[in-house]
Amino acid sequence: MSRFADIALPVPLDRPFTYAVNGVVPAVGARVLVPFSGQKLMGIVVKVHDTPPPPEVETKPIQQVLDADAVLSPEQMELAGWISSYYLAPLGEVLRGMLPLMAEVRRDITYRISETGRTILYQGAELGSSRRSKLSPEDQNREYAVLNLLEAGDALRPGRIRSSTGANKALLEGMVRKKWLVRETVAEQRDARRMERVAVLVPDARLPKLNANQMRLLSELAAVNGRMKLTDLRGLPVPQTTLGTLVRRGLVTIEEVPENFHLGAVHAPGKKHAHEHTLNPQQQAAADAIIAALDNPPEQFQPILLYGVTGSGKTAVYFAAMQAALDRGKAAILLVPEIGLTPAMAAQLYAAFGSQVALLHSQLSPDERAEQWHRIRRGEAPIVVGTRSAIFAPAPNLGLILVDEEHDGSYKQEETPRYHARDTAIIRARLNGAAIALGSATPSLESWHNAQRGKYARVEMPDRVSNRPLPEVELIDMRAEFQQTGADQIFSRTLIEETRATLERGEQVIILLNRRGYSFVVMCRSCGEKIECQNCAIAMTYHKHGRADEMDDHARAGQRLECHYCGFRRTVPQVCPHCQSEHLYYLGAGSQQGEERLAEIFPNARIGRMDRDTVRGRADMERLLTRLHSGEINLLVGTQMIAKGHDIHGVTLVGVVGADFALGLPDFRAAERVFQLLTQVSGRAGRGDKPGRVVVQSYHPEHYAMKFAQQHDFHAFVQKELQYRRWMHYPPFTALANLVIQSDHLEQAAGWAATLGRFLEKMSLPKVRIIGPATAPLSRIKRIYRFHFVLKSESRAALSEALRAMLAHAAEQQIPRAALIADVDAVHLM
DNA sequence: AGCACGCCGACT
DNA sequence: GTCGGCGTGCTC
Repeated sequence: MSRFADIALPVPLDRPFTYAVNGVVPAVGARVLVPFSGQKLMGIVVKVHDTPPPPEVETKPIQQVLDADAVLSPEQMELAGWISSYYLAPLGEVLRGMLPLMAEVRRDITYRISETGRTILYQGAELGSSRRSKLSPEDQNREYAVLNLLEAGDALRPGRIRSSTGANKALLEGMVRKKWLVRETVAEQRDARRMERVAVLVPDARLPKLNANQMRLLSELAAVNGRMKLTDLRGLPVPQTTLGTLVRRGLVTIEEVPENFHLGAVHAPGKKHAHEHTLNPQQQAAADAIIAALDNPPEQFQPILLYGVTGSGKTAVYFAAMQAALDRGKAAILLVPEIGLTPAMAAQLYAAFGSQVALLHSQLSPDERAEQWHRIRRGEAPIVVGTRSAIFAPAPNLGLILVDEEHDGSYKQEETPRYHARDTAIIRARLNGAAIALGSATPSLESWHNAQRGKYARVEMPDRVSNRPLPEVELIDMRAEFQQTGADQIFSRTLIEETRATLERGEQVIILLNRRGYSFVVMCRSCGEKIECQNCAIAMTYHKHGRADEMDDHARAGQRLECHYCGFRRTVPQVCPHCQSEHLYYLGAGSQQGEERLAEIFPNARIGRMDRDTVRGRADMERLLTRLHSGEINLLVGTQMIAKGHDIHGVTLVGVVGADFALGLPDFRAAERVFQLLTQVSGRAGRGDKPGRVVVQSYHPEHYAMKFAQQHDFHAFVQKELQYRRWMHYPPFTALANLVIQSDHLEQAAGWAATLGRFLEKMSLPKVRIIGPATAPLSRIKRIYRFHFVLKSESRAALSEALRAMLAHAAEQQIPRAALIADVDAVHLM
């Protein structure tokens, strides 16, 4: 019998900890509660064994085994292991990200009086309040009230203590520091499922005399086998009090049961389900390829890259493939980008798959997430659709994984564990023996390259549905525009005229202005300094109006500078903070200014704005889209949010302003990003019956990303871009990692970076190219100074080894682990 | 990451 | 002389 268990804990330490088995031997993959450094933590069992740890460690016993069986399957454990080793992240933190079941263990804090506390209480009663204390007399009184309350010896929760004494958490913590109280953490398991109340007809009850409403209610209940949810009962044309009367008379009882997942909306009968739409031959071929992989997994595991131009109908292909998985008794996961899970998409999914769908999006509460997790695990929801972390959905018998917009940057998690959901999906598909397809109109160069060398199969959908043409794209050279007009205008004459004509025809216009705020730089004409955030090395953005929902006096006054990295805000100075000059000027137009200008030019247009300032949640987005669909808005201006997947049929003109700004950034993916953005936003034009047009304003109209986007020529773009990447030894020809060294002291960060730099020089790794140490492009964020190395290698093993060696050396040099961020396959090198 | 322990300034 | 600020080091 195993006497020990290795537990992965959610702490930034790269190894598991060994605990003594206490009674039951837990299963590998089960959750346990263990004492750890004065805390109680939930961990996952990664191994049970009989090998005693070295004698110098004191092996503590497991406090509680939370699950009789594993909650994570062997495949999931293996996937976690892969992420941990590939992305150099502690296994415990990986597992924490995989399991949304933390909500089920409530970490309860209680306070209990100590001996010191008692002494204080008894002496204090005589001495009166201490004059020494810095606390206000009120707080001192509260402290005594707390001691009085706890005197009996019970451990109480902060909420309970507060309600009877008024002592807040800070005060209680202060008392703990003075050792008057001891804090205890108890973790207790609870059921995360929400409860719902059900009215139940009491069987064989003798019916007394009843009024019409009571009869009505009873017969309604009888008609549905005697059980009905209270929420449904409320919909009946019967007074609210009737139910209470029936309960009192013993004819109906109310039960509380765990809520079953149910759909808010009822199926619209007669409405054609998306997957019943007939696929055109090109869509059918794509679906067939995926279904073939589902039916006869090839000898050699092979993902499918589905390259389909915008408007080619990839969604219908996904639906057909998911239906095929269902028909074969298998589960499917569809990953979508952060804002890809639009209300329209959700409605389509419900229409097609009803209650077999589980939607996992960022706005679920921990309880809701846990609930969906259980549904999926029980096999009730074999169709899982969600963002990044949905790749960990515990779908039994997983047969198919689909990754929509596989190039999208939001698949990369920007905190530990820094995994890429698309790449994780591929590993998971291989582990589960599932088929996988990656879809995009602008595949990432990594995926395209993999397809070219036969690692992936490639399926193309080159035509739009119903043979709609791709929109005609006009490139406007803004340098020439400036020379001709002599004025620095946001919108070119062409874009204004096209917009006017489109609006006059009663059609809709979308204009992309890819920065939020009013002006993104405030600069001094006298000394040339930009106004930077005091916490970050970042120019502050000028916001002319506050967010509508937080209109404090300050915002109403309308003048504000905001840092888009740390959120710091300040008033707009009247004079330059450096030289006191009054000549401050505002550069670079954001969406707010765009909206204002458009309102001046088109006073009769019905303008809407879509950016993070106007769209905060799902509901805002939905409202805005509804207004757009109904035609209430005919001119929409916004940031890249508007480029993603919204299918608005009245839009025939798309304007693009300042999208080429990124081409000037020190980022090897800049061209790829610009091409993707242009292609995606152009795809918004002409989705209805009328053809679309796109007007792109650019200061780099000759750049190949602009040119090929204009010509809708993805093939030409990748060919050129791949050539550049090969020459420069960038992905996909090398594996790349970004290693950031950070500290709140500049000299310390620089010193550590230098230490690591010397180490790398001494190691002289022949297979790894190292750039750095250098100040990171974002050299200071939230008062933390940052340096970085970029590591590149044709051999992933060599890259990984170099990173590990660096981390090990950093540990030897007493550089804290938290000062290092290893970002494998970094998407941003910032 | 949290939490203990320990050394030092601030106030009585 | 105590209180409580935070810097250092460890966690099975």
